Amino acid sequence: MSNKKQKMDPRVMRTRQLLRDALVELIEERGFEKITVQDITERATLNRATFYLHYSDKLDLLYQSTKEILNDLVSSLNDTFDDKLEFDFSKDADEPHDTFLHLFEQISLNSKLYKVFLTEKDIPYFSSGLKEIIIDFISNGINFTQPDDKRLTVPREMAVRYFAAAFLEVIVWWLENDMHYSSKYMATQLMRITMMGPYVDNPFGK
Amino acid sequence: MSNKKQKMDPRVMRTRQLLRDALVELIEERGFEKITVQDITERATLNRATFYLHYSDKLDLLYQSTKEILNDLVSSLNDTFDDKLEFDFSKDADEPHDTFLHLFEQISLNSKLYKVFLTEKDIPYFSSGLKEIIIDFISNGINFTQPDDKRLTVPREMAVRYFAAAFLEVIVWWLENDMHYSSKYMATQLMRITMMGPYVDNPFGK
DNA sequence: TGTATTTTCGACACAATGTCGTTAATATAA
DNA sequence: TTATATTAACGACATTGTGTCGAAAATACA
Repeated sequence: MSNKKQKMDPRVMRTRQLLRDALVELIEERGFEKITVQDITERATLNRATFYLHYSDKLDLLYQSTKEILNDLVSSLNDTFDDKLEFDFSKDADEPHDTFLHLFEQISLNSKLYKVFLTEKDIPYFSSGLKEIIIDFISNGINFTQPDDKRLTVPREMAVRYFAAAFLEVIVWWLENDMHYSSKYMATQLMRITMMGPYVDNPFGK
Repeated sequence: MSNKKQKMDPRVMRTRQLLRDALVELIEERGFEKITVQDITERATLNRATFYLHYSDKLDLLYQSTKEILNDLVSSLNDTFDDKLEFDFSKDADEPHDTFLHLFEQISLNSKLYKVFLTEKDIPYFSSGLKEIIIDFISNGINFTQPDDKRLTVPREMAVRYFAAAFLEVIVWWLENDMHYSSKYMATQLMRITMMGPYVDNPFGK
């Protein structure tokens, strides 16, 4: 979590947490478009004027919450990258890389918020923000594994976007299924399909 | 296009077209959240009351427009599928399948609307609707190529979602780059990365 | 306990919504 | 072309939500 919160007035922490929780609840119930600031403060059992002491409008609340959650994810991923700088993809495809595993595990720590923000249709910022993070993630991997553009099958940027979106979608699918599968299982499957493609008998002998 | 429009009062067609064009313009300029019904009718040079004769609110306008555009895409894709029922993926990876090609060509016919609706951060319905279409597209391909679950590297539904999101992202990337590449080039690259993976020298011998 | 900060409360002007009834413009069929 | 039906324009209205105030109450913290 963000360590800035420790020097904060507990009333402020409580208020912001109540507002964020109310936002997530209401989005789940009605969708972001159909929520008013009045609804949010009512659900949070706070006065409407209090809302404006912290956020300028409901988009701002969504945006600030998004930023905090995603910053936490990035710090956590960076820690893992530092530990595991060797990107050894030449091992067994059935043993997930630690960074893959870590990604799923971090998300499961905040699964309620991730699920609502990623699966509701009209949530700005969050999906795109998470996609940016995954784009960096993929870039690191591809740049390390193959720095030579000529040995890529398609333009580098296209490959990065392709896999980033695919990864994000697998995460969304996992959340929609209420994380029926373990993080390790998901990370393994993601490795498999990325490295081996969809078919056990690859029609292309390559 | 939707053939229903032919029996329509031309005033109604004109009004709805003006409203849709104004919506697309304003989303491009300010984003969907920051637009009011007043803004839309003003840009469309229509009275605000006229808006409510056709749509209940701006979300409804967006939703109806989305439905019409995507229905056109689906009909057009279905025609192509009927022509090319054989899904022969065992040919050369550098010759794009006609269905791939057709997908890009159809989108380029409405590229302005597709670009705005797909790349602006806060447009509900459209991306998810197009993704559903591509999910069907991918499902057909994978089901035909490999009906046996045991010969897939990962669960079928996961594979479908994985590739659908990847395809959609490549389309978005193409539009963001103002279609600098041809439809045929894009279809070819998409075939290549999907069938061969990112690396010319695949680290996994399969 | 005393002081600072935060929250509450009631009130306000303002903007946008959704709905009227009436009038004007346009489409379509006889 | 003319008659009739449909649609759009216009002005007005009550309603809802917004964003901001100052003063008072509640809470934090030193």
